[in-house]
Amino acid sequence: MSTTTVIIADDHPLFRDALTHAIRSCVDDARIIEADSLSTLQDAVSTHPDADLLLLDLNMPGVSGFSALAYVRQHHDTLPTVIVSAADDEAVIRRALQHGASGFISKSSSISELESGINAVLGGEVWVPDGIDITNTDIDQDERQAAAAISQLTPHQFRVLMMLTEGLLNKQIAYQLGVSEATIKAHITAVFRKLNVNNRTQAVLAVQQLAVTDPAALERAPKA
Amino acid sequence: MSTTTVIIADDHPLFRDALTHAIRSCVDDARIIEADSLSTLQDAVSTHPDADLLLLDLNMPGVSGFSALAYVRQHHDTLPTVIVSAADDEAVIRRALQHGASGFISKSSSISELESGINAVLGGEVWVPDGIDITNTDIDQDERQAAAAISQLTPHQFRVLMMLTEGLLNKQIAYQLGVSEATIKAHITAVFRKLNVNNRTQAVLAVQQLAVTDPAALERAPKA
DNA sequence: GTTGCCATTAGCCAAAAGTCGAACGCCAGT
DNA sequence: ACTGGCGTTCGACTTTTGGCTAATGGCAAC
Repeated sequence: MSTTTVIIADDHPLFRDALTHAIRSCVDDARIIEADSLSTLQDAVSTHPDADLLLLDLNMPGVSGFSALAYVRQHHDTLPTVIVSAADDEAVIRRALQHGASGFISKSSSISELESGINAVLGGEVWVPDGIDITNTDIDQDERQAAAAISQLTPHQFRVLMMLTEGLLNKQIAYQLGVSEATIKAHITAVFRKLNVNNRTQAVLAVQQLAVTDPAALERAPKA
Repeated sequence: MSTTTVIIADDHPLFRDALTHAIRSCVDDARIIEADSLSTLQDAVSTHPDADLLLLDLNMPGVSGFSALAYVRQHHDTLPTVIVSAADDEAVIRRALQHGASGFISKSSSISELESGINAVLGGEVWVPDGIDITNTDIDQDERQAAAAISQLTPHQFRVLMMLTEGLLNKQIAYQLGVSEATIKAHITAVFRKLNVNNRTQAVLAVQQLAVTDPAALERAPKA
């Protein structure tokens, strides 16, 4: 392949810029695809199945925790995905790798660290921040099950589930997606079956198993 | 006061025993009240408003994260409460103190550490594990709001909310509490108003802001 | 080209969820 | 002793949810 294609999924424009610059200084003929929401992310990965790398933010609006990672990994198993997050907890990093991430880049990294990481993962390596031990890699069984179930969802089903877990009514989801409420109900019924639950509250709980708690607290902490 | 009263809330009998022994070796005339569930905890704190200390496990079945702490602190503001948890993350400890805990004791503490901690908090001090920095103490605004709202709930409302966040149906909650479904609905409506939400999905999300993620992962990690 | 899966929609129905008003008891303040 | 507020309880009513069947069109695999 001649050009390198990288998808950047992050809702913060400034951070997308920073990542873009870092990538361009690693490979000069890089094609950058940007996504700032779940729908644009789904568009990006499905219209660019040939991409070489996905940089995925953990805190995308409308996507909870590792669910997007589980989903993307299942649907595009050849696309190396690196989690980019402010929550650079060791536990979070381990979970990311367990869910199929090819690496983890902390948002508090320096430019040179960023570039090292990008180079490493473009070269096919697994990259994690310095000093992180990734030998102990077994995650919670319930969490693994939840991820497996969620990764089986179709694009629409996944999107509906994410909106459901925002507390929206069927009617609201239907309106936002521009389809009828009957369609949403059909999707939700299918989601319930795949998640093995019978109501939306339990669906929310299943998704929450992939949550990352209190990212804001971690964004304040690193200066310590 | 002549005798010292301590309430121990933990669902694990062996750990309650260990805590009991540790307390008795600190003060010999201690009166120990045990609780192993939310209802017995509520009983304990309301029938012993004069207690000197509450040792509260973070992983009580049927109580999610810091919600029990927020609730107890509001309803019994003179009762010093210490969180006892296996998740001895620095972020978790900070959040505990922010929600009004008088200290934090790690479940992986040695016996002597346990006793030091108990002595300290019985003496009115704030006690946290060695090496934890508690100067940086501002927590997430949404989390604080959620805690404030939850702490305004009445005992019944709180209990119903916790059962709701387990994914139970109104009917199931009603049966378990021995009242009619109409009563549960009334409670839930009151809860919605106080939490400023319109349906149970949003209520679950509000409560989840006080969650502690993946305690199981933290129980596996410390051997590293 | 047929078979299967996905998305879409409708219509129906039972169950669950949620709101309202009303009754009762309790407790604090006057 | 009276009164106002709050918590608990409950039944009646409306809305939402969820399960079911069935039909359509698109798209990809075989």
